[in-house]
Amino acid sequence: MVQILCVAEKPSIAKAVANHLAGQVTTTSARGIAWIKNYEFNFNFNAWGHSSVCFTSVAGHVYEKDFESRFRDWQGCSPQALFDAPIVTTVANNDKKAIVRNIEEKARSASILYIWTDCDREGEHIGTEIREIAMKTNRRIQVVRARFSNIERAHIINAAHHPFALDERQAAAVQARMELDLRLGAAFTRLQTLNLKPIIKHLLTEEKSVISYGSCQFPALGFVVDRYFRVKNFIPEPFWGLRLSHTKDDIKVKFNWSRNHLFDRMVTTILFERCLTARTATVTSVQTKATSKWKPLPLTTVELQKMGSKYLRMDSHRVMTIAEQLYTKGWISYPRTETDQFDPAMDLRTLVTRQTQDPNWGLFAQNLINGGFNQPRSGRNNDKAHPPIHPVNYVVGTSLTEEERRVYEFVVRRFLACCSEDAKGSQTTIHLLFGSEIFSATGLIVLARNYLVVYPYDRWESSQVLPPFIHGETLVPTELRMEEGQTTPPGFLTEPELISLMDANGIGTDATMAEHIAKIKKRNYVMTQPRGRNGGGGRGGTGNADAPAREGQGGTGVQEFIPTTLGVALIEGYDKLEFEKSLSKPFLRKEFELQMRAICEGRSTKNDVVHQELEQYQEVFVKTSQQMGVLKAVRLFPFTTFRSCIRNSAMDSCVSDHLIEYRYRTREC
DNA sequence: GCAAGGTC
Repeated sequence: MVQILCVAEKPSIAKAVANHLAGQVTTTSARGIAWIKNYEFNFNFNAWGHSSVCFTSVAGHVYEKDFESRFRDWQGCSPQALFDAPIVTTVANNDKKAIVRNIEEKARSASILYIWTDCDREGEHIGTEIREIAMKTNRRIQVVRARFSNIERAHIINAAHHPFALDERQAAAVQARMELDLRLGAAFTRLQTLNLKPIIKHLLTEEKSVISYGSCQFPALGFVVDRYFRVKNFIPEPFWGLRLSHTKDDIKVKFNWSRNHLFDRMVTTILFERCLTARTATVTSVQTKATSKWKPLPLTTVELQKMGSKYLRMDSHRVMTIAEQLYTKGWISYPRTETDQFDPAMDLRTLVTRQTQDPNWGLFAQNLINGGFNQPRSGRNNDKAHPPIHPVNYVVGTSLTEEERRVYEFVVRRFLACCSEDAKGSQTTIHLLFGSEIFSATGLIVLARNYLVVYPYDRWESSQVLPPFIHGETLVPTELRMEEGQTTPPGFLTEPELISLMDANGIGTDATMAEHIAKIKKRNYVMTQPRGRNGGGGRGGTGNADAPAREGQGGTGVQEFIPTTLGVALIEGYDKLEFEKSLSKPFLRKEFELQMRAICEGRSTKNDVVHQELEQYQEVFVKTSQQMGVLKAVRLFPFTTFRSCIRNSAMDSCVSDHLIEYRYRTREC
């Protein structure tokens, strides 16, 4: 019988796939590491016939890269030496060593290595690591990989019968990423820390803290600082608008002006007077049409994190920690996914059925099973590695911690909403012609709440009922006023907004975005506060004069990010150095993303990309070292955070002025 | 003492 060694990226996949393939499984723990299991069974592969299989796993990357020991000592070399210091590959810890030993042993007797890592770039690279380990004890082992995007039985069995080759290019792209992140992260972190720490000790929270640079944490910080200055430098602009209301059948109907508002008082006044002169208005249209509010898309990691900070009173990092616990315990599916479409072959009804026993949403689930089920909408993303986040098994809320319960409830409700029907309503729009101006009023009647019943995170309410109007009817409006308002500044960046920005700019992956955010907090680059404190924002955009401030629906306390003195100084400092591409902006990372894609598509090679990128960054590094004085302007800041600067605008401008001035002359604040 | 990426 052919001996086949299968290796997955994570223990849960090994378990799930083995169970699909096997009739009977023998499970043992790998030597020296209890949580890595070896599943042994027989399977009849198309390619190799009846085979004896050992299915095991790694747990993410096995190897880590670091500099040769003499370059690990901060005093032992200049930070710039890290641009070409030799890099060694090591197995990080004892657990990983046990994982390596396990694969070495199992590979010895196998003739085929079948790799079951995730089908993404990192997964491809982990595949090459596994190959390397196996070939240490068995040079002639034949290596293939499985291509799969979910762990449905039929899909997995099909993948088992159709092996592919590892994608060397994707693995090479990851190698490039690793080398660049290591060299640049270490070099700039040491440069900043060694030069700046002595003069800004008072701004650091801990003695041993560092002033780190990372290709993800800096752009993330950049977004926070950028928004901070947009709020701070905002200049309100006055505008004028017309507000019309008419009372009919004892119902006061407010009409909106089709021009919304104008920034010219004179013009608004003229239009206002034209309306007054006209005296009567004519109903030009009354339209009633069916409308609907779409049910949400299947749940991705990014969306889970955003919703977590909006509705679950947890920051993104906390949400992920909790989601991982729920995943490990087997209640929800893998929580790190970019996919917002369910595979049509997936059996969703069974998953819905498992929720029918819940006292809160069980009835809703039962109704779906009794005929209300609708296939979920499909979004645009598919990472080909994982399905959208969904509940796998039912667990009663009382056996979870309070935080676990909230996240589980959200995942379940979201899933049930996806399998439900859009909410249906009827919307009536009335247009009035008054003088030369058009006004409109709309009324909404929600007819069927459908998915909203199980998904309280969305709001869609019937508006006030409109009195009947008839096309062509004339009327003398009860009231017409000209009102003045002004534009309002955006709010400080909230966590959902920050996550959206990182997502849109390719900063970090779904699995790491929350970590980068946590890191810039830990480094004391940013701090958070509940929205609404300290003025200056929270209204968003150029609102209407009397538009109510839309505080985070129901006051769930979304957090907003404010940069600290240190955070502002770093970003401002680099901006003042006037590189073509500032380290704080996402361009460099985005460009690097394109380079990685070029490697994957064979248009470029790992070595070319690494050399080219290192050269570019080294230029920035040298200029930064030469002009360290600009960054050292941090010294001019008083011992304070920028939050107090908001209250004291005089000091605030003093700080900014000095940063600009510092390049030309030295002055005390 | 540095990064970002996997995962437990």
